[in-house]
Amino acid sequence: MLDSCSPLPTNALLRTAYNAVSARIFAGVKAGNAFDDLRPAHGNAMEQLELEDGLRLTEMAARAGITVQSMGELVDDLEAKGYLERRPDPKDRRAKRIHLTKRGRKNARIAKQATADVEDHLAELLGQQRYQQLRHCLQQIIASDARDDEPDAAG
Amino acid sequence: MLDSCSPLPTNALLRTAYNAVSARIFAGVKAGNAFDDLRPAHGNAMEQLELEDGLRLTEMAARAGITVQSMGELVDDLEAKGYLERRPDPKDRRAKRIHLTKRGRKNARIAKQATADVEDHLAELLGQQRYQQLRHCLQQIIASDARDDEPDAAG
DNA sequence: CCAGATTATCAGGTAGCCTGAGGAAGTTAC
DNA sequence: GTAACTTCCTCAGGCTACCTGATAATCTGG
Repeated sequence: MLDSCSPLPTNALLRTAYNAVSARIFAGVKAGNAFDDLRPAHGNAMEQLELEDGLRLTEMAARAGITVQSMGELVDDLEAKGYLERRPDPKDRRAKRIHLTKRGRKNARIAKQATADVEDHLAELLGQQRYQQLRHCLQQIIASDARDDEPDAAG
Repeated sequence: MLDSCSPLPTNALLRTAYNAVSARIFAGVKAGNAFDDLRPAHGNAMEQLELEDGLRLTEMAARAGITVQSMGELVDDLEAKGYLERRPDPKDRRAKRIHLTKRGRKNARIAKQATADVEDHLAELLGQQRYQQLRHCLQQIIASDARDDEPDAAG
């Protein structure tokens, strides 16, 4: 009913495609896990800890590009649900190190797998070559924008 | 700082690219207009009315894929700011027709132009062929997902 | 010890969505 | 013509995922 009236701007295509892909990943997590007390926003925190356990809140917030307070909320939530725990940093008594629990590690592994599965799905759907080209185009768009924002973001 | 540690999932690329493109469109609108009392979410309502003036709230919500109540809030906001107005439908006294004001029409025109400019920018950045392929891939992803959701969505 | 930065937390706010309830007006069946 | 259902809109309240501001505890440097 919607898409037959006018060509959608690329903008809208990106948004819709993102929603579709995200939903698919999220469904994969739930299917492999039945943990339906987690929401997409939690994924960011979980992923980071899987890559590097024992991070500080500040560090996690910086990596995710959100405020310390926002990340604090996510971590509160995840802690209450048993996915991770705060432990005092022995070397800095201001800080707390955030660690995955066993339950959290299991979930993180499943999430990673679900993401990988969806990547495979996309590669099959589009074919390897188009899939890689899609990724390349997206990266180009992102890079072009970053260049506009901060012309001397030396990396 | 983030993107140098591991290949981002396509998921994340889509999200970031969407944000980049949206921000660019939005910046274009503001540059041509200096109406900074509008936020991205309002764009959806405005675009629709530019294509077809005098729509009903219900219709607009359906097209945007959000609830009537949510669209109602956007319309409230836009009406308060003078971009559009509700007029009673003479043929159906339950309904109200939503019309762009002069100010609203001006804004909608600028928004449309900004969107078109960004499409041009993308086409230049990627080249016509890749640009078209990108759009095609995104549409394929979206279509694939829709098929999963509602296998017999007869149109 | 004091100044200033850093780490985390508490309190409160906003945008953009949502569900639920309900009134007014149109439509259909009898 | 009236009861029953549907459609269109609005009001009230709630949720997620963010935000800013303020504050307490701790570390670092002079």
